[in-house]
Amino acid sequence: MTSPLTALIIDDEPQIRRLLRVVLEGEGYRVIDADSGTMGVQQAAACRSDVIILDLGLPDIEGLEVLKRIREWSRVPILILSVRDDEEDKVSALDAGADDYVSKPFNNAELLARLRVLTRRVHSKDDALFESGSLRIDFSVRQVFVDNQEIALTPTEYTLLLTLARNVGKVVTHRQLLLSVWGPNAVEQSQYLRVYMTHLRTKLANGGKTFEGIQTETRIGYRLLVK
Amino acid sequence: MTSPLTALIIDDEPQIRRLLRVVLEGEGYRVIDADSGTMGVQQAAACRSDVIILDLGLPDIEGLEVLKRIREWSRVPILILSVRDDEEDKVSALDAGADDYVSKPFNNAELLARLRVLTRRVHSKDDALFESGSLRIDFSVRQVFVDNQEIALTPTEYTLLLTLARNVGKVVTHRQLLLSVWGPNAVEQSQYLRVYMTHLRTKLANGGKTFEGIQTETRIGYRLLVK
DNA sequence: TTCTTTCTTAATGGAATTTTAACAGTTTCC
DNA sequence: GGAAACTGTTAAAATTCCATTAAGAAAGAA
Repeated sequence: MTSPLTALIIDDEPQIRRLLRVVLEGEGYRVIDADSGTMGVQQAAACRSDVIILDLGLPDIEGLEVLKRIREWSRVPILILSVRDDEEDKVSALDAGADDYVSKPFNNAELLARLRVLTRRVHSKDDALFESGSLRIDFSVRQVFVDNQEIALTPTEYTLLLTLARNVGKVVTHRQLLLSVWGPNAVEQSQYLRVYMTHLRTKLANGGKTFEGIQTETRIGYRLLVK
Repeated sequence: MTSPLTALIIDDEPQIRRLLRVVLEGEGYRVIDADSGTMGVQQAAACRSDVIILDLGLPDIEGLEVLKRIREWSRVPILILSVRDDEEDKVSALDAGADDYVSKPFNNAELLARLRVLTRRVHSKDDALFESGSLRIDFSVRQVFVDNQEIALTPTEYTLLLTLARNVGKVVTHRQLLLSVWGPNAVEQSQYLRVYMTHLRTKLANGGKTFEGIQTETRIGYRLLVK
């Protein structure tokens, strides 16, 4: 049995939240909700949901702004809900990083089907494998191997390695890493990075020699080397 | 320049095909079309398009059947077009592997935006590359090469070279360089420039001879030569 | 609860980078 | 030609940043 998917609902109308919660929980989702944009961004960082349903008409922040803030550090699938059926709104939301756009009132079955599309990737073994040199990561089962030997990583260590692997070859800035691993409240804590880079390098070490695949770019960030 | 994305249109109505072709080619897509399900499946296999637009109302095979046959071997993003706005149709198409579902008549801008969502991953290879003589800079991964040999630069050195490269061929004044590398508080510190130009010329040197590509314009600034 | 694992924080030494300074070489222009 | 202003080179000082270790706090499991 696979662990249940988590959905984050960001909507200020209580009855919509209730409705969505019932519908989603009926499908086996674990549901978290937020009634404002500010809370939504925070929750997105905290709960690491598998999909986000975002209402554009929020009281405090523009829905588009919420979308952009989450997209600064996360690529979680986001489905937009909106009372407005305006084409321009759709285009700007989709181009700002949304993955789908559904107008209210919506049909439950269609919404669920669209959510299944968005979460299909997570379950599928799509690009579920990363390989570079002696390092192998199987994203679908969260396993990491060095020379076919499994390495046990803590959640934080795994997320950090994942972020590097998704950008293999590229420099990932301190800010990007902190955002995607520890969330927006930790972008200044570069000490976390140093500690965890040491952990990773130690755990990924093979035999006597330490792992060379993570390159430090002083003052900028880190880079996972292609080999 | 990134290579154009290819879109495959599977639709039996000639005027829809024409319309889509015009709209898509206007966006820079390379367009291939098929007027039946059989042809569509064949073309999908042959042309390896980056996205498929599939009409559900085809004369020979059920649209859903076409979808399933393509999904047997391909994960290419598929957007369904349909005159029927029926919820059950949407759900079954999405669950059969479609990535999005748009009802006719459709809005061009929205359709294009939804296609951009589907092709975002593919299209996101930002090949920001600078090349001049033996010097090559890959901005997306922050790497500098001379004769295919990577050169390790410090952040300051890199930013300085970047500024020169963005204005290749043109003289960049002392003030401009200081401003963009060291910030507004350092516009008088032209000593910094001298020191770092030496660093750059040394590091970019190839074999015995020093790097000739940075030209001094006495009393004015520096210029990266086009070669 | 108690035990275990994981995360956070602090302290240290060492490494890399930036800044400063001194001097040598060049160009400009009278 | 020669003085003044500018540029190039080098090296050491100062600063900032990084790796590592360890210990206490928090979270989770038994």
